[in-house]
Amino acid sequence: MQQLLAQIKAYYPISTEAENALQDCFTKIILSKNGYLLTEGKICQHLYFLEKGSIRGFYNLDGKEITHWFGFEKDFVTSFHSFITGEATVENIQLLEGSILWAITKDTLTELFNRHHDIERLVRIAYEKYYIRLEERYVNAQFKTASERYEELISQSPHIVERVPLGYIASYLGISQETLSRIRSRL
Amino acid sequence: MQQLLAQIKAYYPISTEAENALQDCFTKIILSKNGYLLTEGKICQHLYFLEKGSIRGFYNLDGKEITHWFGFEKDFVTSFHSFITGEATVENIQLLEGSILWAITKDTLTELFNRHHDIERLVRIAYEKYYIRLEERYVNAQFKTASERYEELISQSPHIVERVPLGYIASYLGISQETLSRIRSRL
DNA sequence: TTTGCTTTTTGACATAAATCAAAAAGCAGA
DNA sequence: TCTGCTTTTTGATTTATGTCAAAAAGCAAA
Repeated sequence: MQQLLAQIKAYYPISTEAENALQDCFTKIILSKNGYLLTEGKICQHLYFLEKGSIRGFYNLDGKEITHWFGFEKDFVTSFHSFITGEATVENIQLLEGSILWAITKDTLTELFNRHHDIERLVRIAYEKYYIRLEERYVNAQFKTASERYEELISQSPHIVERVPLGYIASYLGISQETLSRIRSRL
Repeated sequence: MQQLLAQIKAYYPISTEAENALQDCFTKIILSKNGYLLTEGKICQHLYFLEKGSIRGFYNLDGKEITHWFGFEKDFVTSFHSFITGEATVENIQLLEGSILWAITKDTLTELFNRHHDIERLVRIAYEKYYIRLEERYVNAQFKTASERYEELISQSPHIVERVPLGYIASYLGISQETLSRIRSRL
């Protein structure tokens, strides 16, 4: 919980009342390796803060799993699309390691927005940061060869390369596992 | 200006005071075909609303132009990254047709946030929508073949295919112009 | 209609990456 | 240490797409 509050305040300074209100609204969750936080077809009602562990989001396309993001310590994670729109998600969220998370529901968050202007501002700023990360990722995806994309990943997100199995990274980069293995042996 | 206000209210209902405040803060801009709204290296201080015309954002990678978004009537456009972070942009924004735009500066917008809670909420919601669009685009980019990506573009954004020169669409899809031409002749 | 410029198409060839299949390496539990 | 399971690597082949070059088509102004 300390880590959660520290991370929140790093995004945007908030009042003590807002801080106290937030403390009461998060619930602790402990999950084990390979467990699912969310599966395809469900409506995602929660935003999660990942205190410890790692996690991935993936969806199925033509019978193949496409990993499209990873989460690590101090990240806020959710099925953004479903959480925002209230539609059923196409996404699965799976633990890569045993993990500790804190959860808040969308309804609770909406109530907080109404009571605390500074929490709404915090979230607006958090969205900006999320948006920029996704955009950077998108730009990276335009690198011509798979090899360039992988090298870019190593320099920009070494923690992913270090902590995530090769197969998931290949799916994240949009290439086959065999190709990634060959790229790696060449470097 | 009517179109701008109508579009804003379609995102999120705001008070009459907020609406009046907004009216005073936008400046009209008229630009001709192929002109630039923003070039690489500048700091982007404005958010624009596109009343009429079309526009693209692109950056240079290894001496090649990568088009990464298009804007049309009723879109808000800017170099998001630079606008949010205050860093110099890597992006160029170019008019595809003669266009009419409305501009607001970041400083003015920040002042509005402080004076009108509902404008901050409007922007938070606008960010959510932007994020979702970028995410959908990203998911589309993972489609296996260039041909699938193009067909997906036709069904999801037919206006792009109708109004934008082939070369820019190819760059947007991350394929060569020749490949897109061949794909099109096959369909 | 002719001219000149831009955009799109076509052709020949080179190459990156996918696929299918199997071997090797890594690793946890008995 | 051996066993069985998972992950990674290697090999052979096929396919999609890039690149370079040139022709064709489209289009606006004289």
